[in-house]
Amino acid sequence: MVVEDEAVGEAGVLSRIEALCAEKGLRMTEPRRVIARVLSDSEDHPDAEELYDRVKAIDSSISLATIYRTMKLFEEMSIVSKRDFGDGRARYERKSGPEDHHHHMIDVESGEVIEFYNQELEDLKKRIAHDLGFELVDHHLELFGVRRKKKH
Amino acid sequence: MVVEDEAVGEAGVLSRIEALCAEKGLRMTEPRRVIARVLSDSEDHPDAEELYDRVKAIDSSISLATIYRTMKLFEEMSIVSKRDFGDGRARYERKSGPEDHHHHMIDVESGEVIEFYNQELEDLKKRIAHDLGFELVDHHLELFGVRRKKKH
DNA sequence: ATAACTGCAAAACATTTGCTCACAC
DNA sequence: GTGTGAGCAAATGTTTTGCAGTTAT
Repeated sequence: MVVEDEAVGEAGVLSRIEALCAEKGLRMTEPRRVIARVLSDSEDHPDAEELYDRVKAIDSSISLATIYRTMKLFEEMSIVSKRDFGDGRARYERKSGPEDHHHHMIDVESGEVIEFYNQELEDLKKRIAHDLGFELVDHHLELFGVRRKKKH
Repeated sequence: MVVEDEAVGEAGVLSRIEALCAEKGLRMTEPRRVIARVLSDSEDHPDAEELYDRVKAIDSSISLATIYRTMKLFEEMSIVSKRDFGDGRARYERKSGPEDHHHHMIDVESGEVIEFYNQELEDLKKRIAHDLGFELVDHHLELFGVRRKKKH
């Protein structure tokens, strides 16, 4: 059932991408298919170079420029989110829908990234934006911390 | 009295920088003095190039490399905060103390930046980090939004 | 057919660094 | 005097782009 779930998930992502591309008059090409597959198989937050390596393992003819171009495209189509963890490069993560919205807690010592979701936080952010006279369209939130030492 | 406050404020910032430099065995040079002055006169969130322009207006011999080196130094000394508003470059803002901690609401249509502070948010972030087993050392939060249209 | 897409290499940016000289202490 | 800091220019790392050829529709 787990396998089935994953299979459905991938098919879902691919067909959603295909639908969105068609809708916008864009082509479903081999590079885009491969990149979409790599994204749906990735549970982490790869940067462009890491995506490039994973994509090359499947089709070595795909270029880094295409990774960047496709990430920009997928971002506009709300298929991926671009993240910034404070090192100089952009990270990308698949965005299946509003239901898997989350934030990141980054261990500044190990670089480890923990994802979390907090409804209270969501409500508060929306309220703050509203109070300032804004409709919230996006937000960045990253917490940086060190693992708390147990008191002996 | 407002004028007096500002005068005290600026002097405070400058001497604080000088004190911190001395404390760390660093030298108070002309470039550092000029950059400190520009920072304390800046109410906005300039990037390196903008700082460079403002600094050059006072002393044209100061180089961009020195802006970067000094920003890194001042960041380590907790004199400035480095911010990322999603365009590719770092922004800097003076940090007078923990009391003027705040976040940013960015108008995605005009690029306007509104600063805000919310105690509830501070508490919540600390609690989230704590629940995840972390001691919060830093955080990034930016809200992106569009001005809400009044319902006629 | 033909417009969108790609790879490649070069360009564009922001930022960092090596080197030599200058200056604060 | 001595080591820290500066300017300059070259290097770096990431992301973008021009161009000429390729491919999906």
